[in-house]
Amino acid sequence: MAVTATQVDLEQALKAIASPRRLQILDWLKDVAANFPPQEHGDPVEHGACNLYITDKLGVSQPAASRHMKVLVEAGLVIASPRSGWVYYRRNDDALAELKSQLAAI
Amino acid sequence: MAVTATQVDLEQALKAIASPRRLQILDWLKDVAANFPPQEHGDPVEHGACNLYITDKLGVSQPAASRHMKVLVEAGLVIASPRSGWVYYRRNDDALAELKSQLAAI
DNA sequence: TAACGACATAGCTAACTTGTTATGACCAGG
DNA sequence: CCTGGTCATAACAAGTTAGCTATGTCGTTA
Repeated sequence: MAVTATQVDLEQALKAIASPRRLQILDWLKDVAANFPPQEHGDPVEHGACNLYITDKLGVSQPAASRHMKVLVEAGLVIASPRSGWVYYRRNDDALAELKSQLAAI
Repeated sequence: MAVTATQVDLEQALKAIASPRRLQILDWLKDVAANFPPQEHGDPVEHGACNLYITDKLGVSQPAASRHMKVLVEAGLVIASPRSGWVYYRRNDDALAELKSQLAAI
């Protein structure tokens, strides 16, 4: 049977975005090249921004940023790409679109 | 200057709806007449459902339901109508529409 | 005026969130 | 093989949330 490409748990996704930090991160990830310094090992558009840069922009400790990213990844709203020691994060626009679609019914 | 009719604080509204209880309540309030017993003093459509009926359907204590309603009211998503001892709650569809509009930009 | 019913608030507890520092796993380079 | 850099996890503290019981407020009614 036909299945939606991305499956979003509404409550989990809402909790993920009900945070100024994570809303900010999602916004930054809209344009990685513009919002983060150049990276050596990952393409900004294809792979996203690494955790260290997100940490710096957030102004929190590295583990704090790491956990924010984990919340977003587990909600399916962000995709993590481990790549030779770094982990790059980018938006999952399919999931974000499905979230908006579910919210339309509220 | 032109001002939006309803003002919604995105973070506060997201926290308000990032709860299965409150999502459930908002859904019930879509059709008060269908989801709640008949009321003597308030019109279901015009005024909404009283706290006691919401309490019963939620299956929690009366103060717990009362506080959930307070969260929704303070976020602007629900309107409270005190009326001769009872308080009736109904959806604020303008605010909900504005919330969805803000979410479209995420 | 006294009693009752609906709702809000206060006070408490348990669970979750978010920050921290310390540490472990893992990969590249010397 | 050892070192250094990146990220994740562990352990802890502080604040918030969500439930409960008990109590207070207020309007209606007997």
